[in-house]
Amino acid sequence: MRLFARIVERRSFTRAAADLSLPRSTATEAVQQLEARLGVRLLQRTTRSVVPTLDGEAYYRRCLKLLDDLDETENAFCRASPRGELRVDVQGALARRFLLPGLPAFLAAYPELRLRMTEGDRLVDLVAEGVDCVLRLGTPAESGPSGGMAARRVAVLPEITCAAPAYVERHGAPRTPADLSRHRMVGFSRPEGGWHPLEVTENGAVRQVQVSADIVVSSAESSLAMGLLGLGLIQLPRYRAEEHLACGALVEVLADHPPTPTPVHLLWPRDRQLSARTRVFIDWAAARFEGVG
Amino acid sequence: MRLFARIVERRSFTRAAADLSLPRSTATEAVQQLEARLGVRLLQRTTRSVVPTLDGEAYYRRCLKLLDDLDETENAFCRASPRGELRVDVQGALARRFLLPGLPAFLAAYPELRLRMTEGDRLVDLVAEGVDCVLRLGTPAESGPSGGMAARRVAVLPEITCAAPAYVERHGAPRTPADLSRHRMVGFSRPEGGWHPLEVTENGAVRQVQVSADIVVSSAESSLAMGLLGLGLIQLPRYRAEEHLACGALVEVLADHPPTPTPVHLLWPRDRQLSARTRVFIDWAAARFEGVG
DNA sequence: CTCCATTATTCGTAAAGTCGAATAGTGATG
DNA sequence: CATCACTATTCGACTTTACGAATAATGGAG
Repeated sequence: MRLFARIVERRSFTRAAADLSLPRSTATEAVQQLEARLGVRLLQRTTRSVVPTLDGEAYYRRCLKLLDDLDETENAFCRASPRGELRVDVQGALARRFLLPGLPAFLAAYPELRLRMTEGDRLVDLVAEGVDCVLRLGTPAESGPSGGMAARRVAVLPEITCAAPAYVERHGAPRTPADLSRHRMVGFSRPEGGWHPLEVTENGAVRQVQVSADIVVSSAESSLAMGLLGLGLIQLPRYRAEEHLACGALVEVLADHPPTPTPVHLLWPRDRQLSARTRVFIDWAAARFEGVG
Repeated sequence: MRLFARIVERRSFTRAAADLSLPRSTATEAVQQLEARLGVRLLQRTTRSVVPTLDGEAYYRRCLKLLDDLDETENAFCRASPRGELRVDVQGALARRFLLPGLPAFLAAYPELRLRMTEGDRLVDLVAEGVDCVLRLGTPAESGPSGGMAARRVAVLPEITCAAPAYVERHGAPRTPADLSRHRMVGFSRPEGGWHPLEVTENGAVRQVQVSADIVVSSAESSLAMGLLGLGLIQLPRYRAEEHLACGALVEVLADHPPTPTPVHLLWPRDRQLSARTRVFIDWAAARFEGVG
C-alpha cells in the first residue's frame, strides 16, 4: 500500500521504488499482486507514463488515510528507537556548519536509523520528491509556494557587511549608509536580472541600497571568494564570515547598520502523519541551532 | 495485527492461530516481533493464560479500527471473487434441508472460498468463537442476548400440528382447540422444567394450551420420532413434516388453528466490517430461503 | 503433593518473497 | 524514419519468512 501510494505520487515505478529503497521489480510485482487481489486495474501504465485509473485514484485516497492512521498508532505505542531510512534535503553550507558536527552522535543515539541527506536550496515539493524534511535559508513564503507543509523557525542568523582589508585600503570603509554611493559590491545575481541590493538598517528601518558591482556571481561560495579577493563589499551570515574575521581576511563595516537577519526553517509535510524518524530528526536539528541568532 | 486482535479476543495463542489457520509458532513469533518493533510488552502471558497489558488493550482497540477501515477499503474495491476461509455455524436440520443442496453450486461460484461449517443451536458469541455468521431458528432475543450483532430474517417457517394415523385411530383427531383437553402430546422439555405447551391460533390470537404428555424429549429429532410412533400430537415446521405427510406417516390436525410460525435468522457481528466472504454467503443463504414461509 | 493435560515457545526444514541483471516496449530526438 | 534513452517487466539466485514437530512450563485434578 505504501508503495502504491508512492507510485501514484511520483507517477513512476522506478522513482517510487528508489524512495523506498526497493528494486524496481518488487514494485511491479507488488502492484500486479494488489490488482489481482482486488480484481481491478489501478494503474494505467505504459513504459513511459504511469497514470492511476479512476479506481486507482480513489484507492490512493483511502490508502493515504489508512497509512496515516497506521503511522499514528505505531507512533503512539512506539517506545523503541526509531528505525528505517530518513531522507532530508538541506542547504549545504548550513548543514556543514551546524548539523554535520553533531551527526555522529545523532546516528549513534538511534543506531537503527539510516540517513540519506541531499543538498539543495530550492523549495522542493516534499511528497513529489520523496523527502521527509528540508532545511532551508530564508522565509518559506518567499522561497515559493509552501502549500501543505509545516515550518519551524530554528534560528535567525544575523547578517553582516564585510570587506577584505585590501578593499578597505583602496576605497576606505563606509561609516554611514550615505557613504555607499562611492563604493562597490560583489553582486549576487537575481533570476529576474541584475543583482540583489545591499541592505542597511537606518533609524530602525531596513533600506535597500543599489551599489555598483564589477562582478556578479550566482552562488554564495563565489560571493565570499570574491569578497575575500577585495572586489567589493559583501553581505553574508555572521557564521560564514567568522573564521575570516578572526584571521583578519575580512573586516566588518557598517556594524551599526546591519542587513536583515536570515531565518532558518525546517519544513515537513503537514498533511501526512509525522513518522518517529522525522520527529526525532526535527527535534535534534532544531536543538543544533539553539542559541544561534 | 489481525492475529494480535484475534489473540486478545480469544485470550489464547492456540485458538487464535486455529481461527486464522496458522501454526501456533507463527502466532508466537509474530507477537514477539510486534513487541520488539514497538518496544512495548502487549500481552502478559504464562503458558496458562494470555492477558493484554494496558498498552496491549489500547493497541487492540486501535487495531480493531484499523482492520475495520482496511476491510472497508478492500471490500469497496474488490471486484474479484472472494477468497479465504469462511466459518459459519448453522442449525443442522435447517442447513441440511435448505443450504446443503445448493452448496456445491455456491462453492463452484466462488472457487477460492473455503467453507468451514459447524452445527449448533445456541447463540454463540461470534467474535469469541471465531465464527463469521450463524443460522438460527427462533427469535434472536429469546435465544439469548444478541448484543452487537446484526440479524436478517430470511424466512418465517409455518408450523403445523400433526399426529400419526395410529394416534388418530385411537384418540380421534381434534377439531377445535377445546378438544385438546382429551388429547396427549409429545413433550419437548424446557430448561426450567416441564415441557413446551402446544400453541393454537383462535380468533386470530395465539394461545398456549398445556396438554398432558406421556413422554418428554429434548430434541426435535426425537420429538418427530415419537410423533411418528403415535405417542401424541406434535408441532413442527411444515418442511420437516412434509415427507411424512406425503407418505401418510403423519396427518395434519387443527389446520385452521396453526401454531406461531418460527422465524429463521442469519446473524453476524455488526461491530466489525463485513468481509466480502461473509457478505456473499449471507446473500446466497438468504436466497435459499426465498419463497419459504 | 504428584501427575496430567494443555499451553507457549524453540529449532530445523521448506516455501515464499525479495533481489539484481537481463528483456521488451515506448516516446522523444536527431 | 531510425535511433536512443528511459521505462516497466521477466526470470533465476538468494534471503527471509512460515511451517510442523519437539520442548519447557503451568495450573488444575486425583
